[in-house]
Amino acid sequence: MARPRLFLLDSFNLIFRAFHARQRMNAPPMRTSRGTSTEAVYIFYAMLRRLLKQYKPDSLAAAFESHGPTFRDLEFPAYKATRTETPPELLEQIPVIERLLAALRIPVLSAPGFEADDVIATIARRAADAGYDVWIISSDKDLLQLVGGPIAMMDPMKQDFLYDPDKVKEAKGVFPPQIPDLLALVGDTSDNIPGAPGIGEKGAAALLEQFGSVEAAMDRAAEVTRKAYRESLENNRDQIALSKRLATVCPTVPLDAAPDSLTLVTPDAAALSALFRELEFFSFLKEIDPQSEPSGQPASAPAAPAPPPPPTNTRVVYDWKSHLLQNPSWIDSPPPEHVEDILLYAFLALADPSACTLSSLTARFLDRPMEADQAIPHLAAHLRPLLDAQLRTVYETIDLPLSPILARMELTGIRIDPDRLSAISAEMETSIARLTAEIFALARHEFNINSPAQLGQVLFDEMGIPSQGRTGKTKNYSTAADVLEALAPHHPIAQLVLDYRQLTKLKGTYVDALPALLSPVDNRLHTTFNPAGAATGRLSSSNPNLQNIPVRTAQGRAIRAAFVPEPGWTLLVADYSQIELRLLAHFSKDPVLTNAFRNNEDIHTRTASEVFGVPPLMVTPDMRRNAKAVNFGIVYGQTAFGLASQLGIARNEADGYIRGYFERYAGVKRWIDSTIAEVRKSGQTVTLHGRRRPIPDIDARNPNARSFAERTAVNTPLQGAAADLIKLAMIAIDRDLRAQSLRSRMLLQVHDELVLECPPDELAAVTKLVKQRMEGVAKLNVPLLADTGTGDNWRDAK
DNA sequence: AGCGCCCCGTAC
DNA sequence: GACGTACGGGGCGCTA
Repeated sequence: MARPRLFLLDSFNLIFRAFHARQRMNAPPMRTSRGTSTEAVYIFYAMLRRLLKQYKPDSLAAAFESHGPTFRDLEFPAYKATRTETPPELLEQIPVIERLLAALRIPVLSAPGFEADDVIATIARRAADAGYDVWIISSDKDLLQLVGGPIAMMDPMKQDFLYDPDKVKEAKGVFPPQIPDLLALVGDTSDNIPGAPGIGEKGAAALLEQFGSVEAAMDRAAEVTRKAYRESLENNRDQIALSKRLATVCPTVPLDAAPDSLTLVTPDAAALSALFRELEFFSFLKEIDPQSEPSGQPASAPAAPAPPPPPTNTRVVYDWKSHLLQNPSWIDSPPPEHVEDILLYAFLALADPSACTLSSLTARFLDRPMEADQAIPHLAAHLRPLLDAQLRTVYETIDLPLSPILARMELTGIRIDPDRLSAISAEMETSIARLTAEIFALARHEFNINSPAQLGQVLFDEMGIPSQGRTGKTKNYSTAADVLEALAPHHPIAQLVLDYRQLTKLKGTYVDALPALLSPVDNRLHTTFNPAGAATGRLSSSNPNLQNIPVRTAQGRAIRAAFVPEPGWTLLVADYSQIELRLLAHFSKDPVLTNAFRNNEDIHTRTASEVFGVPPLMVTPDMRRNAKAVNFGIVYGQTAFGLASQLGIARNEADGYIRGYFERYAGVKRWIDSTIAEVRKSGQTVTLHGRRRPIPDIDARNPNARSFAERTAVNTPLQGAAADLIKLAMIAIDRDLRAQSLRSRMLLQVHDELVLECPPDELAAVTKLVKQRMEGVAKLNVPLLADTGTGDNWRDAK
């Protein structure tokens, strides 16, 4: 018969690590409606529950520190003196965790004067002798000294890494019995164990390899060739001996717990549901007691029928990426369950970011309001059938595998140079003050330049400048940039306002805003990528939005220059060249466009040559500029009116360009028409990878709404395919980086661009890898091209 | 004071 | 009304 298996939890260690992992993430505090902190209890139970389900131990006990001083404090008063105070909101949850364990009928072990480590050592030895396999559940390296024979240690903070003696040697450089010797030399800042100054992990492991123990190393210090080590060993004998005593666990704690008394038994169901109710853990409550109604629900409310259960071994969540961020130990290898992310389900099924919030989904699919924990499985049951095989494939191969990648990118963050930004801020401040004074002088009084209403009144009523009419619902004069640009040659105040606007925009949105968002933990900027943020399948970025960092003007680019790599590393930028126009060539099969890309021509020059009827070499910069606007306009479904106002030309001239374009690129015209016709038939677009977007207004009576729908119908397949291609490239790149254990890391995605930071020894290989993965992500009728650049900041890397 | 809409401007 | 997809800042009016 197999040996029974005993799990010993290093309870406070686990709670403390998980609690701080959440804090590092700036995860919002979990509280009940009455304001009691509950996250430590939640984290602890969630971990315990997972361990029980996943590993099904026969026995389990939770070890805790005792209150009051331990024998180590008596020997060394400074022991653990460097520990920061345990946060009170964590401390106050410990008694609740003890109540939880009582309700679970799990024995709690502790002994006055001893630490949890000693208790664990004692029980582990005793149980091993009694015929148990023992797994110590902890992330405290001290306990590795116990590993060997039937005793193993598993670290849930490191993806349930399981240590046997060989793994300990691999990880620490020594075998388990030498762990106290290792700590005696290296010291342990978290426990304030001094160790031997000047000797680090590598050195200590090498010394122990040579001498076997610290005692032997000290006695034979004369044989040590490295001077710093030799002197440290000779001069710190007492300190090293003390360190070893502190780091050695005591396996003989007086405890009357027999291993056979630790067998798992059924929980006290009544006590457990009462506790979950009190803590408002409704999903756990429902799990242990499916009949229960969350308190606070009116008793008369009809019980919602239980949703059909998802496939077994499935985790149902709203936003798997948050989940990963809240459990950083899962990011590299998440729990081996299938994940149903109803945010991604909803996004794939509905293709409407505003419809994908929990409250919107609840209102849409459920007949009454519910707590999130309760609503999620019901929503999964509604959304699951909305995914056909194609959408299911997008989910399995694109959106879900992207989640941990986005989580890692968010967690990593990007470094910025705050000094550079504050210098820019000061310069801008001066310029804004000067512009303000000049504007007030021309206006002959002060006013709020930021207010379009006040500005319009000054320019058009008081100064008598001819206006372009009023805009929108507020009936204000338009003071938009294009209006002011038209006025600027004749009215100096217009240019001043444009300059003022640019500077205040850059200063307010970026220069002053970004440093305020730096994480106090690592001094880096951590954005949030929303996988369901754009209807086409693009990502969006917020808090801060790092997808709209300026690039157009020199002053804007100065802001980009403040985005820098890890010191000594290099930023790598890779961006797809003309990906949407290449996709247009692919879809339309237009021969001119296709040939242009196959021959790697400059596409705007080629378009100018076609539209203006001159050889490419005769294309002037102005012609190219106009052709570029036409190319962009095609992707967006631009009208002659739009193109005219964009280029500041007459409408009929713009109309001529567009006609000319469609004459030369007749295949594009046919594709646009047939795409709109398809959408009119089916009411939706389907992108290259099977992502769908309903376009209900394609049949709208209102011509504006209908035209808008038609432009959306044309743009979505292009933008959507590009979005999926770069997501697939990210998945491939991430897989490579991890498979090759590279330290380079992806930091940002800006729709057709990836930003990575690379250590110098990896830069060349990673540049090549990224380019290959981006270009090779799909086989189209035209080649995909990714340009790469490197530099010491984001501006210079482009 | 907080919320939401509007205008405007930044990115791809 | 007029070019697709986003996010965000400031103004300003509404509600409290």
